[in-house]
Amino acid sequence: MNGTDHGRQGHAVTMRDVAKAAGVSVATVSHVVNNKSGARIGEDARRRVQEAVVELGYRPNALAKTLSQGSSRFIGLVADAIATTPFAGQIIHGAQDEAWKHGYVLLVANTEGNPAVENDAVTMMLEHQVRGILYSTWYHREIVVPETLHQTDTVLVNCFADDSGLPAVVPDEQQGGRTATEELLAAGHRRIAFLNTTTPSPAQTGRLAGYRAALEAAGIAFDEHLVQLAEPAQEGGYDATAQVLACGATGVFCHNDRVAMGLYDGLREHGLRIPEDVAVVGFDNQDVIAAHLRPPLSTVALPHYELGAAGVRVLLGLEPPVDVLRIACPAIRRQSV
Amino acid sequence: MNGTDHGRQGHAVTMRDVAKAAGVSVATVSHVVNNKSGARIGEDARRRVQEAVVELGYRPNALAKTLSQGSSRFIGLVADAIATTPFAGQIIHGAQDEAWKHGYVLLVANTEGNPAVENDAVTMMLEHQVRGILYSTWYHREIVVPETLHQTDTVLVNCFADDSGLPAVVPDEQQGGRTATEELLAAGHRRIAFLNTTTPSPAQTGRLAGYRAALEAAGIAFDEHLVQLAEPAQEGGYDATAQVLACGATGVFCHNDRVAMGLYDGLREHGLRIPEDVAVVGFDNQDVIAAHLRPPLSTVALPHYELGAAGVRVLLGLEPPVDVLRIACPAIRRQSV
DNA sequence: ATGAAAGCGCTAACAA
DNA sequence: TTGTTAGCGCTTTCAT
Repeated sequence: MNGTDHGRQGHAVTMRDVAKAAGVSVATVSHVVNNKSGARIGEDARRRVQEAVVELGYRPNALAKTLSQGSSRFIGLVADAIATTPFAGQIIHGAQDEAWKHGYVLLVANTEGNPAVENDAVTMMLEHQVRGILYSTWYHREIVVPETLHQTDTVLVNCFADDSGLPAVVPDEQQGGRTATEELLAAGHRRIAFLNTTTPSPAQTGRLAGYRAALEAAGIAFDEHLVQLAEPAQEGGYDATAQVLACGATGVFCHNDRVAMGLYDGLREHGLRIPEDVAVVGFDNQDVIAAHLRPPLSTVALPHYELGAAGVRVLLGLEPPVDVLRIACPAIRRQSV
Repeated sequence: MNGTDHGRQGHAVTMRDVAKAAGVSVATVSHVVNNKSGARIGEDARRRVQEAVVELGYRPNALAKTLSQGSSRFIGLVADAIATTPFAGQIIHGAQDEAWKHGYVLLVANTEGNPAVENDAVTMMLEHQVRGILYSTWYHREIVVPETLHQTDTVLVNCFADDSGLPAVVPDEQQGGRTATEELLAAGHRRIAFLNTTTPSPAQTGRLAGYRAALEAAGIAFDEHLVQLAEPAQEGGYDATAQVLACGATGVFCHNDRVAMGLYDGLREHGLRIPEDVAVVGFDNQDVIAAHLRPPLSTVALPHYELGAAGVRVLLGLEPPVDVLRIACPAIRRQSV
């Protein structure tokens, strides 16, 4: 209804209105509103403007501003799976915090991996004059870059495309694998199994390399019988229980938390206790699981938040330029080791 | 560089460029680009324009367009927890699909529940002239509406504020509770426990009401010993195992999937099989858990996607106006019943 | 059927 | 210190 129509639909208050009310020109209003340094404004003109601003409930029109400035304050973020895991959400969160910090706002589009939607999303962003685009995936992988992405500055987040010439920000899988293994090593384990994923991926090779590196650094010979493969979900971990046990490991590094969850079930069926009989470490730090298993799972976190934040930093040129920026995966200690 | 500087940084192609190239006026270009009905354009002028468009790689400037039209094509979505659960992601997904369908794009802001951030987010959206705002929470609850939200059209998604006058779209908890119970009833169970949450909430009361309604409809007397309380997480379900067993139930409806997961553990420790000895149904349909427990969990889904979609529909006035729109929670059958 | 021109709300020289 | 003015890219009457 009516009354204080604070800016609502009914014709917005513009700078002109403020100028009129304050008895100054729009240029003056612009200057005080934006706190332009190098603009000498009389104390009292400034005051009058400020008063008029609150009085009228003036709110700058960001669109008009970017139009006249030429450069926009948008950063586009296209994600392939906002809806299915919390991972993309963390990337968004990190990207947004960092973007805001620099006066940018995020335009996000969820494509669920559909190339047509992806194209629409990029087009939409381009039409909105985004400063650049963050193209992200929910799990670390190599991608082929959609052609349209080359029409603006883009940085790949949690994915990469080797000779695309596009900068990428990804988790440091190798360091992560090494960290996970070291958790077990530190607890005194010498015979450590690695339940790796069956899926070829940077995670598969990187974590394995990290596992080997940790072993080597600890002076333990690599034993190929200790690395086994499992589908990267609960079922995989559960099904692998017998083999894991068969190789005589006292600690097992699981490719991810879900596999660890499955393994928990398997171990329990064998009457084994965690960590007394077998120590387990996961990967991902997927909260719903890791923090609430019995016992709570020690794991290594995927730095999604940081990935998003670093992504905008490289987009904005705030990060020393490199082809691929690797972000560390920190250990999260709970009670399974 | 051969002429294909497709848009990139270097001065974007504008309508003027297209007009010049096609030998027509910008007005004409505008008309053909927007396919304006009621604009008589000569067959061949139209063709020349279209050619020039692709030739130059013209891309409309959405910001300039909204500025001149007055109305923007943005819908703001503020969420309190994109980063922690996949729930918010599904709301975003639904909202975005529906928004796009109507030519709108989503401006999303993640506040992680921080009121200051929330305020900034709304301000930012207002400055971007959003058509309206969807204010969403990751779990269904009553909220107090941030003052700023009244400055534009807003609809509450997955939350409500009784006398705020704002329309709300929420899951139909009661129907959901009834559905869950009916799954057990249909499998022949007569003595059904309800492991409700300890947290006062629409879910707590709504699902309980649904449980009672289902029982009543089946001609089964309500027995208060059958409803027990548990913290809404794995630990809660696990800890409640003994009491649940003590009341002689053959089927149990858990307040959510996480509780069900904990109960699985407890039941297993008692040497009980699911569903042979005890049938279990959850709520939420949280994929990481429900689909991968052993046996996979039958549950009731929270309609997050639909919540988001319906939210934009009511915002756009495409839905018959009601104070609160309740969205159904469908049963998801797996193997725990 | 097509074009000229006046805005949309704001910024940025440049004057005054 | 402050005001004038010319755009930014596009839409939209209103002429022609």
